[in-house]
Amino acid sequence: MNISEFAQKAGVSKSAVSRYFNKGYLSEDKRELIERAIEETGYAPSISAQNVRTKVTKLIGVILPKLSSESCARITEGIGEILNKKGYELLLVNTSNDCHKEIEYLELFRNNRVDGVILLASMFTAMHERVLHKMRIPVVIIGQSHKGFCCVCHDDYGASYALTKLMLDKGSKDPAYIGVTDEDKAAGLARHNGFLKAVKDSGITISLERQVIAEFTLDSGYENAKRIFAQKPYPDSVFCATDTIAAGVMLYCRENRIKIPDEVMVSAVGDSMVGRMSMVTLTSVHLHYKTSGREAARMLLASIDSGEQIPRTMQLDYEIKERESTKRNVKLCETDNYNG
Amino acid sequence: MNISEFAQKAGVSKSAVSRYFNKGYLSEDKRELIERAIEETGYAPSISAQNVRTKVTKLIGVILPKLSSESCARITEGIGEILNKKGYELLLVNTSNDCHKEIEYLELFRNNRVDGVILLASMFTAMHERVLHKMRIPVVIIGQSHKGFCCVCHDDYGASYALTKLMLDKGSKDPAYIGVTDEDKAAGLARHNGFLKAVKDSGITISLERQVIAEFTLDSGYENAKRIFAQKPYPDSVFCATDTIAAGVMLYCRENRIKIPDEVMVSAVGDSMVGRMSMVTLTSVHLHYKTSGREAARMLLASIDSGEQIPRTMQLDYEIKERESTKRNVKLCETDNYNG
DNA sequence: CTGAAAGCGCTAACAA
DNA sequence: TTGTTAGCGCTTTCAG
Repeated sequence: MNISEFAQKAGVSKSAVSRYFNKGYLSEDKRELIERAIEETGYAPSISAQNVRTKVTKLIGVILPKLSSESCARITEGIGEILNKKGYELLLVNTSNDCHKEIEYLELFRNNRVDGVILLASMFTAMHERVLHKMRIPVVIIGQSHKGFCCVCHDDYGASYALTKLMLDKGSKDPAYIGVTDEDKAAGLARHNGFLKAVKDSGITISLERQVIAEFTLDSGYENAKRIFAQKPYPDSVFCATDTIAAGVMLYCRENRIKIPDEVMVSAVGDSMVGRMSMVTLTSVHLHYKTSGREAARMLLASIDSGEQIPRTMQLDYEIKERESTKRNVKLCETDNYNG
Repeated sequence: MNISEFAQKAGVSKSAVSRYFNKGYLSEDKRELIERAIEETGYAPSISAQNVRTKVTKLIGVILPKLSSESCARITEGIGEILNKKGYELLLVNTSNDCHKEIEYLELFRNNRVDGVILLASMFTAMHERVLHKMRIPVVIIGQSHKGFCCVCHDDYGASYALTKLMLDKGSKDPAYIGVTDEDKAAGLARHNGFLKAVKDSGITISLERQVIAEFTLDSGYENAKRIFAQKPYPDSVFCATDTIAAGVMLYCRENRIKIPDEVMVSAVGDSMVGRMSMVTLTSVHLHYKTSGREAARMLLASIDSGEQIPRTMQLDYEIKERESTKRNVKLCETDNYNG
C-alpha cells in the first residue's frame, strides 16, 4: 500500500497524509480520518522513499572490530541507548579486526546509507585519515584520539600508569608487561607507555625480555605467561593490557602453583566480568566503556543536528578496582622468587 | 552527485550507468568509461533510491534482548558472518529484555525497512504470534520453537537433562535448581523441565524449596545461593540455568567456605568464559550459539531468495564440558587467596 | 547492445 | 488549512 492508495481509502489527499506523519498543519477531522484508516490498514510510509526526498535515513553506522568482546558490547550498548531514544537505529558492521574492512565500510557509508558513523578504531593509519577526510557525513571515533576529528577516548595511558604504580607501591621491584601490538594505539601503545613511564618514574630499569606482546585472547595470555615465568628469576608483578590476557596469566599461575598476589601480583585493564569471577579476583581498571558509547552518540547527534562538525576530543576518566590479585599482606624477600 | 550528473560526466547514458551497477548488457567501451569516471568522482548509487524501485534494502533486522551478554553477542556474530558475506548488513535493535519493544520493532520492520528479520526471542506471547503472522517479510526466530514459523533452537531440555544426570551419576542425592522465569520458554521452562525429568528418572523426589528462580545476573545467583544454603541440610548439587548465575553461586560458596565439588557440585548452561576462569572451573554445556546465528542467517537467506517461507525448526546439538565443579575425587590446587 | 521515458512512494513548494 | 504538482535518484520496459 502506498500513500496515494491510502489517502484515497482514508478520504483525504496525499499531502494530508504526509502532513500527518510529519507534524504539519492538519485539522482534527482529517487527523481522525487518517488515524482510523491506519488502524484498518496498518499503513506506514516507506522509509526509503522518504529518504530519497529528505536525505535522512535515521540510521547510524557503527563499525566495530568484534562484537563478542565485553568492551565492544558495552560501548555499543551505550551508543544504542542514546540513539534509539532519538529515533535512530544502528547499522552494525563487524570488521573482525581487519582494518582494511574499516576503510571499506567507511566508503560504503559515505553514500547516504547512513546519517552518521561511529567508528570503534583500533588503529589509525594514513588510509584512515584520507578516507575520513572524504566523508561527507559526521563521524565520531571511539578509542583513538586524532587531531581534526571528533573523538571519545579512554585514558589508557593514565590508567596504565596508575595501575602499574599501584603494584610498584605495593613492593614490586621487578615488573613484567604483557601487552598487545603497539599498532593498536590505545590498547597497545598507550598502555605500554603508561606502564613504562610508571616503571621509569620509580627508578627501575626493565629489560625487553620482561615485555611481551600477546593476542587479545585468554590462550595467548596463557602462552605468554609461560614465556615470562620461564625466565629466572621470574617477575614479581605482571601488568596485562587486557583482562582476558590476565585471565590466561592467572590460569597459568594456578596450574603451576605460582601464588597470586604473594609471589606475583597481576593487574589489567578493562574491569570485565571475568576479572571479578576468576579464582583470584583481578585488580583492574574501569574505563567507562558504556559511557564512551553514550558520549560518542551524543557528540554525533550534535554534529548531525547542527550540520557542522567541530573537531574535539573527549577524554574519559578511569577508576581503579583493586581486588585480590594485588592485595599483598606480606612482603616477601626478593630471593624468594626463584622458580624451582 | 546523482546518476544523471555522473552519466554526463562519464559520457554515457543513465541507463548505461544503471546497467553497470546491475550487471546488465554493456559494451567494454562504456564499462571502461564508467570505471574511469568512478575513480575520478567516487560516485556510488543511492541505496534508498534503488530501494524505492526494487524493494530491496539489503538490510536484515536483528532484534535482541541485550547486547552485552556473551550468548547474544555470539549469536549476532554468527549472523553477521553469513549475512555480510552475501552483501547484507545488520540493523540491530536492542529491546533491553522488554518484550513490548520486541513487538514494536517487529512492526517497525514490517514496512520495507528491511528484507528480513531475525528475532532472538526470550518469550512467545499471543501478541508475538499475531504480529509475526502479519509480517510480510521472512522472519527467523532463534531460541524459541513455535509451530508455523522458522526457528533455530538450542536443545535446552536435552542439555539440562544430561547435565543434571551427570551430577546425579556422580553421587548427588539431593539436588537443587536455580533457574530463571518459566516465561522464558528456553532458558527458563525447558531447562527447568530437563532438570526435573532427570531428577525424576533417577527416583529422587525434590521439594519446591529446592527450586528457586533468579534473575540473569551474578548478584541474583549469589542472593539465591544464600537462600538455598540457608536450608538445613543444604543440597549436594546445584544446577544453574546460566553460567552467570552459577558464578554468583560459586562466589557465595567461596565466601562461605563451602567446598566445590566436594560438598556441593555446581553446573550450568552456556559455556561462557566466566565458567572457564572462575575459581573452580565450571562444568557447563555448550549450546553452539554462534552456529545458531549462522544457521538462522542461512535459513533467512533461503526464504528471501526463494520468496517463500516454509516453516520448520532446526534443533542444534549440545556438548557437555566437564570441569572441576563436578569433578569429585579431583584434588584442587590451593590458591588460598581468601581475602581476610 | 543502447537511450528515452515512465514510474517507484514520498515531500514540499505553491497557489488556492 | 488544504490539494496540486514537480521532482528526489534510481530501474526497467520499450523501441530502436
